[in-house]
Amino acid sequence: MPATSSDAAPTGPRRLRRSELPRDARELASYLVGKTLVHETAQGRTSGRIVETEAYVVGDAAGHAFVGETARNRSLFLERGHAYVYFSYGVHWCFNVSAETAHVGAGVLVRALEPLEGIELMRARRGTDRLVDLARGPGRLAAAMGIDRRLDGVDLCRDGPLWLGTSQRPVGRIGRSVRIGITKEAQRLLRFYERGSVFVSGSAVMRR
DNA sequence: AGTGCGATTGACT
DNA sequence: GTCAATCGCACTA
Repeated sequence: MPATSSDAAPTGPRRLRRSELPRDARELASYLVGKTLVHETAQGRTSGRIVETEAYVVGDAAGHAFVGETARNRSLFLERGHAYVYFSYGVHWCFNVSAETAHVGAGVLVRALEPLEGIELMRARRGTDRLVDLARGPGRLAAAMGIDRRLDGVDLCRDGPLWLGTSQRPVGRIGRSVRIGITKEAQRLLRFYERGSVFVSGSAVMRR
């Protein structure tokens, strides 16, 4: 068991209310850096500090919502604060937070976490020991947190196993860059990350 | 019904 | 640095 279980830490994160979340995808992406992501399962509880996000804004050709609402992307059209989980490259799951109001498609991809709780469980799920690699990158993050299709569409702001929590310590300076791995709208500065964090994905220059 | 490719990762030269 | 893995989706016809 990790030393940071909830009974040892009287002041754990508090679940964020929907009213606290900025509606705008870009503002939400920046806001989420430093916040906590928590998943409670029968296997145990895992949590991490969000250190990297990307905004996929309204009308964004790089966003999954661009083609209009479909069976796959319907969660992006839910009111802000819902999970959109999609299957990437036939291999990995990726976790997003829906943004904007209902029926408007936009969201924030959560790309990397600094592991906080349940680190041994994360290691078991990921099959690696390296702390910095447990949730560095969206596919790894979902694997470490045990996030898959079952969580697509869940409300992160109501009682449930997956939720967003308050920041556990002050947020460092937030850097901004182009988004990773896209070809459309590639010049837009819609990636946000905690500067200097070793838990941010990409090359070293992307962490500065 | 068939096709092309993607908001990735890990293994390999 | 390059590249295969592996699937579902959106699009064409």
